[in-house]
Amino acid sequence: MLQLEKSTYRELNGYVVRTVRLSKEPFLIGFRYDEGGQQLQVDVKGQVTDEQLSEAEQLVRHMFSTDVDLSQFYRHAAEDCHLAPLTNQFAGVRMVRDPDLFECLVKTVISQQLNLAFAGTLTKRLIALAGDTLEAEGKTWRVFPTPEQVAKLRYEQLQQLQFNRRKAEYIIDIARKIVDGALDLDSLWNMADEEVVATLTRVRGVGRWTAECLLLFGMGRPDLLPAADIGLRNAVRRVYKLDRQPTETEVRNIGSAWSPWSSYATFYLWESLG
DNA sequence: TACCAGGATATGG
DNA sequence: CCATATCATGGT
Repeated sequence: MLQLEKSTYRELNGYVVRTVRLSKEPFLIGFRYDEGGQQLQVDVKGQVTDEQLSEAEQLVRHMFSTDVDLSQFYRHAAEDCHLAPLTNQFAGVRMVRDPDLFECLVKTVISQQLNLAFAGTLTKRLIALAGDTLEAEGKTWRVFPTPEQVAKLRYEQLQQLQFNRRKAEYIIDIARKIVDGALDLDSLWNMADEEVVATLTRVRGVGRWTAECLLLFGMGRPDLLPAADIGLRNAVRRVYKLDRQPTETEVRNIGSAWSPWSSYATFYLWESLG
């Protein structure tokens, strides 16, 4: 359970915690693996209904993709002498997905072209500006803003947080499209990968890379290969011992052997960057 | 100091 | 259609 974004996740009493919405209502939830490392334990702070508790458990299973059989990925990766060592090094590591597609999309747009540290700073500032607060465990927690909350912002407010003008427009306009019904993220669940890419890249500010990140980190699709990604290309260069950064096409060629586990191969390669 | 970051778009040839 | 400039700022 590594590589969790600092902008979103905290450590508390042996649990990893973050805020989520259960039936639209913000809660703090904690999760951890039991001693055997098998069972994922979920703890919802505060008063919850049985329904919300079961919603939380379902959400956390989704976030940690507990239904994915890693051993099948490892068996597949074993045939690739460069990829195989990573599956030993990071054995048991699962992709961590966002619990919410809007959150995932916005965070991905924020991180376009920026180093991850600065992207995390901007994300925290957006949350502080527009998100709800939640009192739990004697502390004040921030909740990622809803599309409605982001839609109400003015571009200048994000510029003041050091978003560039265009990125401020992308994020606020996406939120407004969702609020007025022009963009329905929930409908993406019924689409094939390429259909999702086609739908999302019609939105200003969303290119192929961003759509692929949503498929990966929002929807948990198993066979995504964001071949143009700089981080992935750097990782492929190192792991496959190339003398220069591979092109998108070269990554696609190397990665064609990863199918149907491209997402996990990509994730483990990203992990290898540290 | 210059150049790159887990890009996307606007503009000009 | 392809090449280049632009963006804000932190890291190297």
